[in-house]
Amino acid sequence: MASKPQSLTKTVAAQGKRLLMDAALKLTAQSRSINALGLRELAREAGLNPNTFYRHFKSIDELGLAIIEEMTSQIRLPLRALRRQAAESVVPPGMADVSWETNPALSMQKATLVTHQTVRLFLDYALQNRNAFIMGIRELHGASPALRQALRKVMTDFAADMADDIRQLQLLPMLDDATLKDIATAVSREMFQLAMDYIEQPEQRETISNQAELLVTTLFTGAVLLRGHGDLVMRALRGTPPAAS
Amino acid sequence: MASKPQSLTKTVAAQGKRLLMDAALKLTAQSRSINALGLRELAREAGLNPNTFYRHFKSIDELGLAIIEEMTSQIRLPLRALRRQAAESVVPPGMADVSWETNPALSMQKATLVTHQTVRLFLDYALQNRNAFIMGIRELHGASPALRQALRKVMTDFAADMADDIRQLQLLPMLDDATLKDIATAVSREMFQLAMDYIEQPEQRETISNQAELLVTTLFTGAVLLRGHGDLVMRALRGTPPAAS
DNA sequence: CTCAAGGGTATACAGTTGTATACTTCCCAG
DNA sequence: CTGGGAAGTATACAACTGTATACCCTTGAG
Repeated sequence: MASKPQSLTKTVAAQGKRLLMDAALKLTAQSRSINALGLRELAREAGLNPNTFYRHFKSIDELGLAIIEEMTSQIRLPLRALRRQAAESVVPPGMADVSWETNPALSMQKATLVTHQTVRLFLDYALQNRNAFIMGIRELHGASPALRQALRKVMTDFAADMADDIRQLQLLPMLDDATLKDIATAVSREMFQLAMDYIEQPEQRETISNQAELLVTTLFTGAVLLRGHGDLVMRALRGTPPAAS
Repeated sequence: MASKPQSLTKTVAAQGKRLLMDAALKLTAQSRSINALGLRELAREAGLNPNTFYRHFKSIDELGLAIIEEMTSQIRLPLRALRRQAAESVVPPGMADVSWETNPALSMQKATLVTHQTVRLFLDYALQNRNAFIMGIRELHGASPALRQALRKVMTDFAADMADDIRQLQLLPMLDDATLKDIATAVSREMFQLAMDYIEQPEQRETISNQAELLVTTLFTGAVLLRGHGDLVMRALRGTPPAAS
C-alpha cells in the first residue's frame, strides 16, 4: 500500500489527458475559440492518435471544463495569498492595527496601499498564467453555455474570496456585506477584463496597471461615501444643503 | 439619373448581402462564435448557394466587420439621443440650470437622476438589439484579431461619446477631461458586460438594472471625491486627520 | 500466473467543408 | 440593340472532420 507507485501510475495514466489539455490551451491562446477546435487537430498538436481523445473526454466541452477546473484550483489559493501578502506589507503582523472608528483616514490609506500591491501582483500573476487567462476570458462570453456557466461561477467565487479577504483583513470595515459583494463583483469583472489588455498590450502595461489601481480605489471610495459612512454625501445627494461654512 | 432606380437596384443588389448578414447574426446569437461558422452553413441558413458568399465577402472576418460597421452606425446616434432625452427629463429645456459652484448638491443629484434614466434606456436598447449585442460582446474577446480590434474601437468611441455628452450636458463639470475619459471607459465596459447578463437572465433584470445604476453612481461619486473636488478626502487619504469635530 | 481493464493505436467510412470552374440571368450604360 | 458586369447557380473535388470497429501493450489485483 505504498503511495508512491499509486501516484506514479496515476501520473503516467494522466499523461494523455495532460497533453490534450496543454494542446488545447496552446491552440486557444493562438486566437481560436475552444469550440472551434477539432478533435483531430487537438490530438495532432498533442502528438496522439485522434481516438485517444475519447479515452479521456466525451466532448470538447468536457475538455474545457476540465481545464477550467484545474485552472481555478491552481489559481484561487495563490490569489488569496497575494492579498495577504499585500496586507502584511502594509501592516506587518504583530504591529497593532488601527480601527476605522479610531482613525478613518489611516484606515482608508491602508486600503489604498493594499489595493496598489494587489493590483500589481494580480496583473503579474495573469501574465504568468497567460494562456489560462486568455482562454478564461474568451470563453466567459464564448459560444458554449457549459463553459460560460462554469466561468461565471469562477468569477463569482473570485469575487466572494475577495470580499471575504477584505472583511478578514479589515480593509473596508465600514461597508455592509451586500455592498461589499457588489463592489467585489464589479472589481473582479474589471480586473479580469483589464488583465486581458495587460497581457495583450505589453507596451501599455504601466498605464493599464495605474488605471486599474485608480479604478479600484475610485470604486472603494465611492462605495464608502455613498453606502458606508457617507452621511454628508447622502444628505447632499438628497438635496439638503451642506451644513458647514 | 433618377435616384429611385439607383437605390432600388442597390437594394436588390444588396439582398444577398443582407440575407447573409442576418443569417450570421441569427446563428451567432444561438451560441456560436462567428469564426466557427461555416461558409456553407451560412449560405444554407440564408437560402443561397455557397458560392454566392464570395460575391460579397472575401472571408468570414469581412462579413463580421460589415456587421459591426452597420451595427455601430445604427447604434451610436440613438444612444446619444437617449442621454439627451434622459437629461431633458431631469432638466427640461428652457428651465434654468444650476451650476456646480452655486449648488453642488443639486448638481450631483441631477447627475444621479440622469444616470438612473440612461441606465434603464440603455439596457432596454440592448434588449431590443439582442443579437447585435450578443455577437458584439462575444467577439470583443473572441478569436478573431480583426473583429476584436474593430469592437475595441466601438467601445472606445462609445466611451468617448459618453464623456462628450457628460461634458456637454454639464453633468459632472468638476471632473477634468482625463478623469472623465477613464471613468467613461470603465462605465461603458461595465454596461456592455451587464447588458449581456440583462439579456440572458430575464428574471434578474430588475436586480441587474439596479446594480448597474448603483455601480455607475458609485464610480461617479468616487471620481468626484477622489479626483475632483475631494480636497477633504485627499487629505484624509494622505494621513492628515480630519479638521472638524 | 492470469486476466481484465485502462491507455494508446491503425484503419476505415460517410459526411462536410472550402474552393475552382463554368453556366445562367438580369440590368443598365453606351 | 448590345455587350459587359454584377448576382446567383450547378457541379466537382480534394482535404478534412467525427466516429466506429478492431487490435495492441502495460499494469496491477486476485
